[in-house]
Amino acid sequence: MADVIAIARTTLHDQVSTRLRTMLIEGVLAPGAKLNERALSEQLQVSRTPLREAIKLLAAEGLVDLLPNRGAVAVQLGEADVMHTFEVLASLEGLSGELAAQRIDVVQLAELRALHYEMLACFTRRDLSGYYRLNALIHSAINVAAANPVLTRTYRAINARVQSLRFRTNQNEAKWKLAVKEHERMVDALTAHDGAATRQLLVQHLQHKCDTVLELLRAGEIYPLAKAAR
Amino acid sequence: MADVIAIARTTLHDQVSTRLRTMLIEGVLAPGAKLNERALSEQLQVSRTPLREAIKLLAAEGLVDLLPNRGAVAVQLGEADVMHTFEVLASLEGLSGELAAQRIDVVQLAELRALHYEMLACFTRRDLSGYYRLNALIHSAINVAAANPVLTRTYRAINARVQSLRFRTNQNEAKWKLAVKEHERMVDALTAHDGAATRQLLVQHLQHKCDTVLELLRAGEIYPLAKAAR
DNA sequence: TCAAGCCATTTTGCATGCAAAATGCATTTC
DNA sequence: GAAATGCATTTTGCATGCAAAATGGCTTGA
Repeated sequence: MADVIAIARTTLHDQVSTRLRTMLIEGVLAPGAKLNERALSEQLQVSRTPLREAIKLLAAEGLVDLLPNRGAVAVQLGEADVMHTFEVLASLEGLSGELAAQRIDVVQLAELRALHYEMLACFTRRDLSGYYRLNALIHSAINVAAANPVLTRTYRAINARVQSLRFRTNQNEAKWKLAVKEHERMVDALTAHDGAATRQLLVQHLQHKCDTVLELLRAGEIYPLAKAAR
Repeated sequence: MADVIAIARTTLHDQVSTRLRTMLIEGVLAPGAKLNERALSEQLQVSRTPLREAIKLLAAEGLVDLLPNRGAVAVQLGEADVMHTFEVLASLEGLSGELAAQRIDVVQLAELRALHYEMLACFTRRDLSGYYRLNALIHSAINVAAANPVLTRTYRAINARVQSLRFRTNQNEAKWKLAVKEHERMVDALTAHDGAATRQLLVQHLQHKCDTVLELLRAGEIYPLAKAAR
């Protein structure tokens, strides 16, 4: 009876925070929108207490801003915010790659390669949503191979802040092709257990992603209007 | 009347979380200790609601573990946890140094050098607590020069987890000397605006710090007994 | 003597209530 | 007519109350 996982006993504020997080990432709660406690508590069918606890949590993760006595607001990232966030993300992703290159085993490597081929299939079919899904899975696999839970948690938390933007970027053909190429090199570097190369590739990859997001942000295709003073 | 700062209006849960954080870092709430809501609310003279909100926040920062229906426990880091945390910290500190090397201006550089000399003074007097204070200030100055608030926030949050351990490490002479030497090289690298070198030095510096902490942990000088199952 | 089961107490989790602050609107004043 | 002021409503922040879960000690039975 080894490895019997404890039955999932989740608290209400935990469920609420998860729910709110996806709402924020998917844009159901648009950037800049106020989080009205009463409205949300009615919508989610919970009292305000666990809701407030969840909001505090999201504030700690940087997904919402807390204005004293005036509630919470979904963060609206400006160009500088995006650049700062991606700088940190790239560094963490780089670390993740470096550690993964050192620690990844043959089974993980095989699975990674399999995911990569699936991604190639999506690319060939121009299946963007499938591509995104596999992209996330591949990142996750690398993260797991890095075998550092602190890193995983930190990356997750920060990534959530820009996840909603990454969602909306619609790759153009050239960029997409480049991204696939970069992925290919990444898998090679991991296979060779070349930490420095993997790091370099991932940092670069994130940099490109940041550029894409910034372009769209500047084109005004993400927010209807420029962010107000923050 | 420019730059009149708005009067500090702070919420109760914010004050409580700050208070609890220092209690955790300073070891008033020892690692492994349960955080009894009623006891704490009486001690801090607040009701349980803001206290609970603060605890959720600390849980998000990784300073306490949340056990469903069984409350919160001050984290007790094992060797693996310490290594994982320092891996991430080193990476962030490296990024901080790299960015600082690119962005630091002459005024900041001068201030940094001044702090460094102050630190040398403390070292010469074998004033450990002053040394720690200046160490923190120097790190902070580098962080500010890096000009990335996301990085600053992230570093702060993760650093808090090991801050209590760093507090207790009592440098031996050789290590202390080495640390001072490393600091000297850092200042040089920053002056030369050499990002790669600064990064390298800071990563190495953190690695040494990690070793020191691990040594003390293994010697059992930090926790009275090895951590229980977590 | 020891273990298992049961009950009392404690503790957490959530809902609700109330006061202070903020917001919106109408009225007043110049 | 525009700005300022006052009031009603809304909203946030915190305290308290109550139910479910956990903890600890006790009894009972072998």
